[in-house]
Amino acid sequence: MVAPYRPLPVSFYARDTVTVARELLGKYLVLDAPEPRIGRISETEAYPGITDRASHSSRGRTERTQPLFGPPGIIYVYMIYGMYYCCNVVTDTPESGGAVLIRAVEPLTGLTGKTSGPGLVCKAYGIDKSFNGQSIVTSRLTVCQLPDESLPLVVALPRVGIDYAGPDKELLYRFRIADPGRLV
DNA sequence: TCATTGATGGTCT
DNA sequence: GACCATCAATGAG
Repeated sequence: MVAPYRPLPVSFYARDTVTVARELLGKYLVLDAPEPRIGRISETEAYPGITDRASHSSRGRTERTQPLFGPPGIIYVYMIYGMYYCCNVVTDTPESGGAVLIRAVEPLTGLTGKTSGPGLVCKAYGIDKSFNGQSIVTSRLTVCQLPDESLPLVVALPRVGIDYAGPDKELLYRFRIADPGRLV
């Protein structure tokens, strides 16, 4: 573990997916390594599960979506467009199939290149499919908070790149830390 | 500044 | 064979 960062407990993830997505903002994504990589989570998306057509788990249980139907606090990594990985954390109950996508972090320590966008977050942390199915609480990759944490101001927006999801694409399930220098 | 497009491969039908 | 929870480079305005 990287002092003074403390991993959030499994109970944090064992709650409603939208709540977890909101509360992940301002927390820290920490890769424990000889040279730790640390960033502050600034954008997430909630994929509540089988009742949401944008969630991978709504298409049913397959080999790829298996982790989504496991216990909360599991890392779900998949490849998209043949070139990028996306990093999710499984939430709620195993039956829900819910998860939260980590879309962007603000780099703090040991991160090179841009980190705004799910593909870039994975690239900057070196996250690949070997992280799939691991624990976000006990593996090298954790989400942490500091002892003196304060809650950031949050903006809700529609999710990105899910035109196929029908009415569910309108849901305000994307969350971002409010940036005083930007309107949206 | 904004819209368009090419790169690229796993997953599902 | 179609579809993708994306990004960077390009070119027009």
